[in-house]
Amino acid sequence: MLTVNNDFVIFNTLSRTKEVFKPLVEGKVGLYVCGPTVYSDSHLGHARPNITFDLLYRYLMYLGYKVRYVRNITDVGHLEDEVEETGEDKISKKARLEQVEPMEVVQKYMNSFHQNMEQLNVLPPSIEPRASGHIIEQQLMIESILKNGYGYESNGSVYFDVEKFNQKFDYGKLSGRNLEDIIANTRQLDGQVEKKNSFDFALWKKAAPEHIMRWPSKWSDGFPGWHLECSAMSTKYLGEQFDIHGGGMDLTFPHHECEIAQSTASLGHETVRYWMHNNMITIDGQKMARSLGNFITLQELFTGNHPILKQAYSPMTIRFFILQAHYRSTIDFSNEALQASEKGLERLMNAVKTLEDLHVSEKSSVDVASFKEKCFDALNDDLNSPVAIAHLFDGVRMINSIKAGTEKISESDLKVLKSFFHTVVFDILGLKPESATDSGESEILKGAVELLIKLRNDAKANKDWATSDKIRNELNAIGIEMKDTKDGVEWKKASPRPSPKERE
RNA sequence: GGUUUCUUGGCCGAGUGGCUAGGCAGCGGUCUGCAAAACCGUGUACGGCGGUUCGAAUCCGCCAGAAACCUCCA
Repeated sequence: MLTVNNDFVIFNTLSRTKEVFKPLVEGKVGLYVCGPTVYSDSHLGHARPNITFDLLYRYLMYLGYKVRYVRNITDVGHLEDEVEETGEDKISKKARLEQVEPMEVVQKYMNSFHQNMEQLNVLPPSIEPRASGHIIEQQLMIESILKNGYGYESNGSVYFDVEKFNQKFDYGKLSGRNLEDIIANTRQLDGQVEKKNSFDFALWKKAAPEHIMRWPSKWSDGFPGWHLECSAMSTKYLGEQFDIHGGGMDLTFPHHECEIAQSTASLGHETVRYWMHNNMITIDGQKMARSLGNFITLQELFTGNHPILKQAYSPMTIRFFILQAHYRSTIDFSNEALQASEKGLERLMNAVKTLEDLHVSEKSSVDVASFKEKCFDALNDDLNSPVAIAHLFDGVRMINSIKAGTEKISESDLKVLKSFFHTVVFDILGLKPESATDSGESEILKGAVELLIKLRNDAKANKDWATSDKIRNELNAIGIEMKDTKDGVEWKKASPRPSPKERE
């Protein structure tokens, strides 16, 4: 059994085991993660890998590594159906439907993706290369694959010769399959006359006359195959060998398998040392996917504007929800689960606030050091954020007990506890306090609500419960929640909920 | 059909040979004019049937159910 002390251990899909992470270059980490194809609004599914690898990025930085984090934007070459020759580029299709330029589609959805990521407090990567900006690099890679004999040209398109590659290397090693199985189980479809074998994949596609996104090449006016961009751009920015490649589990085959094949075919060796894959988000036990018609966009989640949503969920609630499951497990979406996360997060954040006004004692009755250690042990063990969070809740109880006076903490321990909480909650888990009153009208709203609170306090002082309750109830009805605490009245805007009409 | 994985208390989710994660809900209590909120306390659950073992939710086998990949997907 693997014991975790100070080593950071991650699960490598390639070996199917947890391995101690050792970077190629001392003190530095090269990290590549597959980014989105920007042809529509980003959805709940996009939150998972981006938050997972944001956690990894943050944790590596916490460990003191200088990290170069590359996450691409796919803005060309991702076909609607890779197998059918009739497959249309996703972005071209959207552009045709919306009657705009493909690059307008790209810009629009890239912008909204960036906005959503910022809302989720996902740090921007160090480099965010776009496939369309690296056509030359991709063409050069095709040339070297051809030169090494692992590709062939056919009617202006270039395909990767999987069978040839498999004679010398192992096609299928990442996804755990072998070519014989793939041959036995691949659908034979019409219209594949260009390819030697159905499992060969495109490196360069000759563009049909109506295809808008096209670049000149020695083979044809066309565009690069989807898998190629990641091989070309990861090598360009991280070198011929780099530390970690991440992405969603659904990309393992064929996308990442093809990446390995391309890089190996052109360079003669593999580039990636650790492959990491996050699991999927499910809805009612089924993967969320556009094709299944059960996807929810992030914008819909944040506003609550979707038939299956009982309320809006804040970006931090989504983030916390995702962090409460291990990244290699599926996580099942439901209103109940999201509401549980919302409340749990609030409890955690309140404790962080409480940390600021704890009274110190001469000696501690709590064990801050061992609590801290347990938390980092969990993170070191393949980024086990749910266990780390479970320990944080032990810390919450600790903080509340100190506040209540049933436990004591020394000044030095409190200092440690505070900095620990801030580091883990804000820097590593990437959570941030959310205030419901930061909109433009907040100053006016604030003044009005505080006036009403004053009136209510007067009524309370006069034991005029009818008036005081009326103010409370009516504010409540318009979505302002009040709490009578020892330190006075606190209030906040409740999470926006769709009106009953909208919910129908 | 092939490959792989999963099945944990009302819900979500960790763990993975003995030391009963955690959150939410529920229940009890503290607080409060009342309420809400908050806080404190509280739950021995691991699909079924066999086997291995001193001991299994954890390992093995079979059965049942579900999912993912094999086709675009995060």
